[in-house]
Amino acid sequence: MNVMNASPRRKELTRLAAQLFVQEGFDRTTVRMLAQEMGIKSGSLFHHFKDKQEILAAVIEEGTQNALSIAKAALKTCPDSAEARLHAMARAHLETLFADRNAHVVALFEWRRLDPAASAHLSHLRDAYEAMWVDVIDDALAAGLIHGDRFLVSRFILGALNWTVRWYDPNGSRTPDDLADELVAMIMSR
Amino acid sequence: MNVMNASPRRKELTRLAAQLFVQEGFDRTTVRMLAQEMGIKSGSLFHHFKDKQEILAAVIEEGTQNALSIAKAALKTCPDSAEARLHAMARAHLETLFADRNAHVVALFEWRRLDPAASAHLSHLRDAYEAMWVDVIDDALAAGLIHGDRFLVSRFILGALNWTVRWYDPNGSRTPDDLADELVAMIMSR
DNA sequence: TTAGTAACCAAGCAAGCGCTAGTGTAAATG
DNA sequence: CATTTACACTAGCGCTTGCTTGGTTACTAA
Repeated sequence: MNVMNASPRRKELTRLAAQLFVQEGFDRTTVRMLAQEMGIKSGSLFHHFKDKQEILAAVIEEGTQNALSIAKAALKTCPDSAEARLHAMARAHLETLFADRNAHVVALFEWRRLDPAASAHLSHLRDAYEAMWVDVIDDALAAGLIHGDRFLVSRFILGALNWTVRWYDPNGSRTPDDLADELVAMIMSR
Repeated sequence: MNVMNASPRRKELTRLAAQLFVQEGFDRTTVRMLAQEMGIKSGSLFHHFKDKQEILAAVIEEGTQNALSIAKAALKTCPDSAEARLHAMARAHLETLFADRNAHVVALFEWRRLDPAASAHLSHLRDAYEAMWVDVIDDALAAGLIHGDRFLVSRFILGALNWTVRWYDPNGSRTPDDLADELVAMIMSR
């Protein structure tokens, strides 16, 4: 087995696993299905991953790391106003949501399948990401851009954004940036 | 077997099944777990339901029917203004979401596990419910209460509302009505 | 040449799965 | 009284599951 390394092979296998987990759900995806998709036999899978759980954790970690670095980059390169930061954060969220769609869908809807150890580790990553959101929303509230309870407002916004994976069609006429702009426009007091 | 009847016994079993499906997820809930929770042996389960799939369909149908009748009642008894109807619809949505929380969580997150026949049948119910929403939102747009694309606005609102099942604590200080009011306030142009 | 290592495979185990067959029993129905 | 219906039981079939075992191959480096 290949403890905790990030070999290119393992990365590719993780990407394929994410796709299958989205298509079938984690529980219905068998190690034999995973192996076939990867072009190997089911036994060989356990050379790369300790067990099925570890594949799930790898998928979610990958997605969450990407979300973090995309959000950081977006905030670094955007104007320093509350409004620009709110826009940037919403755009970054949708950008990573659809660039790494499979990984994020798994993170959003299969999180409960993580064993406690993996869940604890990944919770820290997710908390770091959500802290960035709360920060931006606090600024927007202080600047009078939006009104309401900071806790409820951030939950509503993240809910509206995360739910897009259930209906958004990347091949349609709207870009993720369009969605972000429309959402921010909807909640901003004018 | 007890084809398609709604005996009180079957209703109670459906309620217990919903709870287990939420706790464990549909795939990880075995017929033996279901039977134990119901105080019978696993074989006896198939006297009440044709197969495991039918239990899932029964859970989702129950929840969706309740949502429909609660929303209809809310719109019938509320003042006939666009604003009052929007409020009523949001409140009704959260009311049924937490009154029949288990059934709705299953409907939201285990829908894919339905076989095509059951899915087709239940889709009609769900579409009827969503049509009520679109109607109310069109009125709100026409009245100038909110602005934006009718499709996007309704998706964002339903996303924000549905996502509450992931974070809302019924034992906290906020009532579902508080949430509904805060969400409507957030999206209304003032 | 030799040694080490990453990648893979064929075979299969133990456990658990949904579901069926056949039976028993008590109450309701003719 | 005879029959049907509703509900529960026991026993287990046939199959799939995640994972293990014991070994082979290809490549790299000393």
